[in-house]
Amino acid sequence: MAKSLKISEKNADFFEKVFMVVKQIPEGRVTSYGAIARYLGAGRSSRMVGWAMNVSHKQKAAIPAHRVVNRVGLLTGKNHFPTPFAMEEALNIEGIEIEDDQVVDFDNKFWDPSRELKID
DNA sequence: TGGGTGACCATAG
DNA sequence: ACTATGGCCACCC
Repeated sequence: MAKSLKISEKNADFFEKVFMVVKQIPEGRVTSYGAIARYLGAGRSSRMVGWAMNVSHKQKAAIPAHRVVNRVGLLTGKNHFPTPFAMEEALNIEGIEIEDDQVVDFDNKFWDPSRELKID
């Protein structure tokens, strides 16, 4: 279970970029940890993106972490939200249906930052 | 210092 | 199709 979750200065830069991308995710769309990692040039270190989400709750700016799922559209991070229902509900509000902890019509809702987001 | 863990992903058998 | 394994790299004990 997560406990202290402190951020080293070195990673702060990476986390910041992750948050930036996540904040750009349009409503009603979702993306995956790996997609973000690739977009940031982090290669296969998609776990770090997950870790970034883990610490995102302590950021001042609201991070729509509920729009980030794993590569098959599974809500793997739901257990890390305040309540296990928060993620699913937030997505539901945005018009994304969840069935058995999975995003319905994931392929259509998927938003690839490296393809649709241009670097500022 | 070193081993285990993790909101993951890709590849191999 | 499914399981196993390696890679990734920061964090914790």
